[in-house]
Amino acid sequence: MTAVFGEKLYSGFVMNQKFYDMKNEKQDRILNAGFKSFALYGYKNASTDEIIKDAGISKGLLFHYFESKVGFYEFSYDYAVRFLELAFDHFADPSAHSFNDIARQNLQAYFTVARSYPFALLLLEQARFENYTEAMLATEKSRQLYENLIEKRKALIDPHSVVEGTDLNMLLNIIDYVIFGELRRSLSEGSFLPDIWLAQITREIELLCKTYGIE
Amino acid sequence: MTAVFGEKLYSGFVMNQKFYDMKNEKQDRILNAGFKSFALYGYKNASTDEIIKDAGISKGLLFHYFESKVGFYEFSYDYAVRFLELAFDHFADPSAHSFNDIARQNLQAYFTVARSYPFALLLLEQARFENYTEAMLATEKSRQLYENLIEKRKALIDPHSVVEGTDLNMLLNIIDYVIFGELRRSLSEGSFLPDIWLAQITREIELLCKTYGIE
Amino acid sequence: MTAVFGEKLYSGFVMNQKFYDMKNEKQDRILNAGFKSFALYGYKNASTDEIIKDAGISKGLLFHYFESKVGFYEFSYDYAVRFLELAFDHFADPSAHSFNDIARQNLQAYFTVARSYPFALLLLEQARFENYTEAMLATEKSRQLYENLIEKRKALIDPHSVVEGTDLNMLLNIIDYVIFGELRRSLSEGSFLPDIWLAQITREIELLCKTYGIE
Amino acid sequence: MTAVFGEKLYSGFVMNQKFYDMKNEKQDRILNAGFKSFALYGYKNASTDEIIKDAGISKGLLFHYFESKVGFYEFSYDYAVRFLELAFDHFADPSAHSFNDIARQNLQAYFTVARSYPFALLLLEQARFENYTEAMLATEKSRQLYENLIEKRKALIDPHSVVEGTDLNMLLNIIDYVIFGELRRSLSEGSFLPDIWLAQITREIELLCKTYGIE
DNA sequence: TATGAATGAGCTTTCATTCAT
DNA sequence: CATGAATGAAAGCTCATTCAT
Repeated sequence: MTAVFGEKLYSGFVMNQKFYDMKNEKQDRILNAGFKSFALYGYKNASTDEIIKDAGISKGLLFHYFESKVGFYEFSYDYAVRFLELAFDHFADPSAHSFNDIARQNLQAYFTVARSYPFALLLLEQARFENYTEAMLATEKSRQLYENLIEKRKALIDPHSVVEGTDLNMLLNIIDYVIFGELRRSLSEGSFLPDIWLAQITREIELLCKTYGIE
Repeated sequence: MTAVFGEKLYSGFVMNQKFYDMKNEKQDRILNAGFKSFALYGYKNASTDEIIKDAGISKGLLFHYFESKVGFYEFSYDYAVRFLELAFDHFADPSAHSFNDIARQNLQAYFTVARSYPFALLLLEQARFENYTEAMLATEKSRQLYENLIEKRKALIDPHSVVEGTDLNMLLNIIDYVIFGELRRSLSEGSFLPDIWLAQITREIELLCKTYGIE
Repeated sequence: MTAVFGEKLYSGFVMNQKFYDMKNEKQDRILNAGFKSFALYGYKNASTDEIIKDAGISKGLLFHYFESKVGFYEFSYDYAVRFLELAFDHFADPSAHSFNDIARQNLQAYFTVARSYPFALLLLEQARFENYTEAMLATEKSRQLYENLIEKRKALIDPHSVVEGTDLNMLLNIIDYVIFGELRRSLSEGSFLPDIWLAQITREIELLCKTYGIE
Repeated sequence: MTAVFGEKLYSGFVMNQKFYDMKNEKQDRILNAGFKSFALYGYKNASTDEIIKDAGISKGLLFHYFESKVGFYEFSYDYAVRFLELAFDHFADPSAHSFNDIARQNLQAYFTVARSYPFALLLLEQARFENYTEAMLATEKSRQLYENLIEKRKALIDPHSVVEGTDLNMLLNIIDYVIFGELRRSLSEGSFLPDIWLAQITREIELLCKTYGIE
């Protein structure tokens, strides 16, 4: 794992101890390969061959660290959730409750995740539409965790910090669409650059907020 | 095809003439098997073995009617779209423009589709998240058709027929969520009954409308 | 069968009585379809679907007349041999023994066969290279018949009717090559016309004979 | 590869590197299985199941080394041609030009090939009659190579080394017939033994040569 | 730790043959 | 006599997983 949040993430994964004994750089290559294939193709269509090619490791090694494809899927998804959680925590400010503050913190967190793991956020989104039973079961708890995470973020916002009558839910949905839409587009095109993505969505969200009378 | 709309649907499928020469009951068994597997598992994960088992036909017969798995997928999806189109047309009333009228017609159309082909609507929804290239290409035109269909229905609604300030799009989204959410749930559980589903979503939508001041 | 040699051919095929009760034109369509597919693709690669399409009959009918694909192959091959035999007999002249006479009679016979059944001669040649056991076994006797036929024709030639020192066997081989080479070429190209083929090979053989001092 | 010619053959097959990393004994088992099935049954009729059974490997492994059945066919045929080429080169003697010398060298080369790969020569001969388009296209270049190889061997013979008036081509054809005829017979019967085959064809060719006044 | 050759159940698709009509 | 829908064994090929090195 990158050192962004120190070694905190480690504790959550007793099962995959071995994985963390690797060099961080290699860990990340493997994770990114998984994030990418699972996000783009879904669990079943993702091929272990492409994953190991992307990660630059051997077939055997993947199954040395993760006992099966579904095991790796579970690990990848869970890792993405927890990494996002850490990012949210990292930028959290207990005294901030306005829509603007929370939204800004969210952006910072997303940016942090996308910089280390470009496809991680996309996986979190795409997994909502996963339909392979085995994969759904394996990620059940982590998906719940993700949902709670998002709900908790929403709950932080003081409804009075936006113009009276604003549909907060809808506004947040639109913002999500902007964030993930731009991410998906640039990742598919192979043109993703974290800073440019951040600048782009910041601009779009600002425009959006202006429309809603938020500054 | 079911006799619901007479022989109208026929004309659209010149390519699969042979399929229409079968007894309707068998056609529907095959279609339903396809709708189910494709909707629940996506194109790639759907297995022809399960489809033919569900349809009660032999392996060879499926390929007698459709030249390939992707050909059958294309046919199934297209069939679902066109059947829904017919249903919309059937219940259309040129003089009706209020939110309530259009929504009620929509429900009647959905109900008609779901009664003949329980998984057809679910396929239309799930196909939005299809990520297997071959399958996406094969349904490109039909997916456009489906989108246009939905847009046309929305466009029929007179915005003044709802309380000032109501976000129509969001309201429609929520209603969709209710309709497809209940459908997915009961189909997954194997407990789907068209009439009960209709009653359930009607109740929920009515409640929803009351919240929005629509009666 | 064509009326070329009256009803003589009939007697040889007790097994396929039913086939001869069809109209001659239809018999010939079926035979030609078989000759073509078997000659061009060999036994195994020849597809019954293409055969019935060429013949303009249904799948069931083929298996009504011939109990299996290999049965039809056997029949086709045997028919070609016997038809050629009849043609040889038809043009035979007991008093003729010179190379020129026999070669001319051969040509007339080949022409007669090719006019009714363009691919029949090609089948006889190609079957030499058949390697599918079942097909080889089924045609064992007929292939022997064909060989004897050819040998008998060769034996008719008076060796003194050609210039001293001429290698008769080789000359006949070359002539065969010319005959079947031109046949194969034009049939493959779809440009076969019996009269043009006859004219072409006659010209070539004459040239050849001149080289050998035969006139 | 067998060590007969050291590692020379290797260089010609850049595409199938992986195959050459196997133990030679296994390589040869796979090659022999391919030579046998393709030679006896032709491309289409040859079954991968029989090939892997003969080779003692799994289905997956065949496709690990060769991307498709036709790819394996191409490789096998090409390998046979190049191996024969090496054998010709190995026994070549620049100073020898008499019919007897060249013929003897040919025999030695054929023997060398047949000892390592009994069915390889048969494949080279049978492939002349291959009629499956895909297989023909895949081996186009190698078949040209084979033809050139044979022509070059013929061209080496000094025409004056045989009795005046001898048809050299025909003589060589007959010899070929003897060589491949005996090979095919004993291989089909399952009784092939390289030494016995060599003895037999040597005897037959000697007799033949006597007939032609060659010693 | 790390490799990739090796496996075999599973996939989609083909095709000679059968049989109800 | 004639049809073509229907069958299912067998084909070529894929891919997650194992294991000797």
